[in-house]
Amino acid sequence: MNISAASNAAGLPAKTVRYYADIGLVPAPVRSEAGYRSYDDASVRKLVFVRRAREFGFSISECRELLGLYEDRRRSSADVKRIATARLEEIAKKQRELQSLHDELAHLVDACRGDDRPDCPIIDSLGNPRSEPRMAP
Amino acid sequence: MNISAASNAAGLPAKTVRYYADIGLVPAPVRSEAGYRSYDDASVRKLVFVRRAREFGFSISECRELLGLYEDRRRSSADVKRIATARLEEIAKKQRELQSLHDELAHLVDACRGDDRPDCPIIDSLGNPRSEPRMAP
DNA sequence: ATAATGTTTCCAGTTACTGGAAGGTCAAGC
DNA sequence: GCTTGACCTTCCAGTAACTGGAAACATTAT
Repeated sequence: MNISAASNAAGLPAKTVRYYADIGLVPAPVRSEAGYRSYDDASVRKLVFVRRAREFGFSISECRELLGLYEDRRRSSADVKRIATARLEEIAKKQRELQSLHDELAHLVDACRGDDRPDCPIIDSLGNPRSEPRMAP
Repeated sequence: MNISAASNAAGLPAKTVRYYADIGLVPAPVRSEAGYRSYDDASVRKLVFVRRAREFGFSISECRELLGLYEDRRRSSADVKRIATARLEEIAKKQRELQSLHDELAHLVDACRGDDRPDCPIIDSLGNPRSEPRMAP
């Protein structure tokens, strides 16, 4: 399998596949006589593993750790669960942050007439975070 | 005001304050005789504006655009609302993605015993995304 | 034989900073 | 007057995780 076949099978751009071997995340593939990278199913499975883990938001270094566990027939599931649980908590935290961001911004968008006049609570709020949009006197 | 006073007032690291002037996001401050950057309240207000906008997830280039609107006494609120609404939609999309990520990962963490045995649905799922964790035969 | 496509390496750029080194400045204390 | 320490300067490099592009070689199709 050349790199484009492998990258199709793995669901990753070829550039990324090369990159993952460059940084040593996955082993460097064997080469054809002409120097072309040659992939087998096991390599593709590892690439898929990495892609999925990345989609879950695991960092490259977490992927490294997970790949190590993936390949270690004797690892405990507790090791894996620990990493995944930490990641889960990060996701939940990010969700809470996004929620308050969303609420605050939605409030401002609602308050903005969106017409051709210059008054705009969004801009006002960015410049004067403590002041509420001013009321009619 | 020297840079650390300004950066305190703006709630940004001094490095970042310098950086924002370097990339032309905010105007370069005047300098003292010795070459120290000197800030006034108006500069600090702009820095606060940028910090807030960044906290809302606006990119630097969006901040550039918003700052332009902030400084333009004749802009329409519609221009601002357009940018903010687009950003709001991005936030909502990100929220939906995070939600499904969270659900999927939480499901896997629940399914993992987390003991010292090697069987682990999390790892299995990463390697074989289509196969459900295997049942007792 | 030639053209189109696939592959290689390498270098640079992206985003938004952050860290650190080497050196100049300022205010306080002795 | 001198030292100490805090503060400031510039510049270079690095981060994460790729992505884009150029120049050159290989393979395949016509």
